[in-house]
Amino acid sequence: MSIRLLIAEHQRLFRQSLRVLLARERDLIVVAEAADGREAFDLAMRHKPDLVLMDIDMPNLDGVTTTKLLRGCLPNTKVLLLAIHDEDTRIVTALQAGAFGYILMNVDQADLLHIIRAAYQGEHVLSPSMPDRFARHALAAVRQTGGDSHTLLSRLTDREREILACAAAGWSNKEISDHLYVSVDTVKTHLHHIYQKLCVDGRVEAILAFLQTK
Amino acid sequence: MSIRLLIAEHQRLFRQSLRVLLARERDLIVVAEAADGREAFDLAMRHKPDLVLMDIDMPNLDGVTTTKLLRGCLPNTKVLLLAIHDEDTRIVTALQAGAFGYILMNVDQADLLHIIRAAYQGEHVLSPSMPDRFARHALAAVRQTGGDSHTLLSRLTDREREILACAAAGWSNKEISDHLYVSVDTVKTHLHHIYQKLCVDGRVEAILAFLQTK
DNA sequence: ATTGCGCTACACCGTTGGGGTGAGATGAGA
DNA sequence: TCTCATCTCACCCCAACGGTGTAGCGCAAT
Repeated sequence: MSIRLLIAEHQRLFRQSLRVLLARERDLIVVAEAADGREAFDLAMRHKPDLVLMDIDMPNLDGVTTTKLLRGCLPNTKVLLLAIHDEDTRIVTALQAGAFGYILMNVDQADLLHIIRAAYQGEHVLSPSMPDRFARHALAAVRQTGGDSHTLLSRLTDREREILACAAAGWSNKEISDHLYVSVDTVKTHLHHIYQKLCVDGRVEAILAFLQTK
Repeated sequence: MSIRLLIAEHQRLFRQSLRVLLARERDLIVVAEAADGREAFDLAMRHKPDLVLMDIDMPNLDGVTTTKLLRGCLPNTKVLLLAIHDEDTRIVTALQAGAFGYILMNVDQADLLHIIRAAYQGEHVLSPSMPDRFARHALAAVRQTGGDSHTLLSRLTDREREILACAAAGWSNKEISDHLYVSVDTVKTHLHHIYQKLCVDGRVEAILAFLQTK
């Protein structure tokens, strides 16, 4: 069984090189490339990859936010974030947001492949060379995420979380209904329930609540 | 000249204690207390304090997001964030978001007063006892913020930034117009310009763009 | 078998938001 | 002085959104 990958990286050359590198492996299939967060979300929604390899530093939608959105829509898709600096504090934030792991840019290609395969199997293999202090935070974050805390969002059904994530991505009700193959009315019904459950008043407040969950 | 303060802290007892502590000082005036981020934003918009003392960990709107909103609406109001842990990575994020400084909860009251007064004068005095690695990040973040980078947001006028921040706080056009004492049509006109300048399609995308600026 | 939940869909209706256009007031700067 | 940017307001039109209620279907728990 092969691993279906989505690459999200805004540097075109790096993105394409990465694709070539990964595509050489028999068990890896790169289903799509995205140049920014918005495109990554769109393509992920369309292809539902097993794994998303995502640059943490992207235009339109940053890696952390995109990770949150994907976690809401595709709980089975794991996100591995690419970070340049080993002390980027966003790594911790991202792991809290539901990223499955992170990879430092200066990782060896063999290690990269190892991390990807391990992640697919459900193993958390963090990039080495991360300073101790960060590593502790990171691991704590990952463990925490495993124990799915009781946030307001946990009151939502899977479908509702999915729709809320789409709304948070900036999609209109019509766009959501098109992508999820339901009617606009259904989307509205779900949103109505979401507003009630989150005790918020309207779309924007619901989105804020969604984006602020750790 | 006295310093007008807003306290935003969700622990009621701590908030009130803090108020008493600060109110004893002749040069400090606590203009309001807020129990969460949303209230902090509302009250700050009403009172326009010189300084906001804000818990980084609040419901409804977290400290970092609230800081971003306040930066957009009240450029002259400085935000000092209260953090419990000296290794909270959100501190760095917050400083990048435009917080003027941070204060660790275990700070001495004399130091707190010193930091407040120094901040009012425009001096960056960070809480001591922060690990070196974080301190470096923090200082870099502060310095970076000083040099107002060329983000998309810099294309907006002050008024437009203000209105966008209000929208990002979840306010409707009517609510924005009420708070800023203009007509709803004016708000709509500004938003229209904002969408064009940011090259986005609609309110939610504009808000996302706003919230993702560092 | 009955109950409950989640997902779906539809109708009605009022409010809000967005696009387009125009235009007056102000203040800074060439 | 004239120009330009900014802020403000108004009007129209239409699409989108929000609130409420109703209802059928499938599924799992009891």
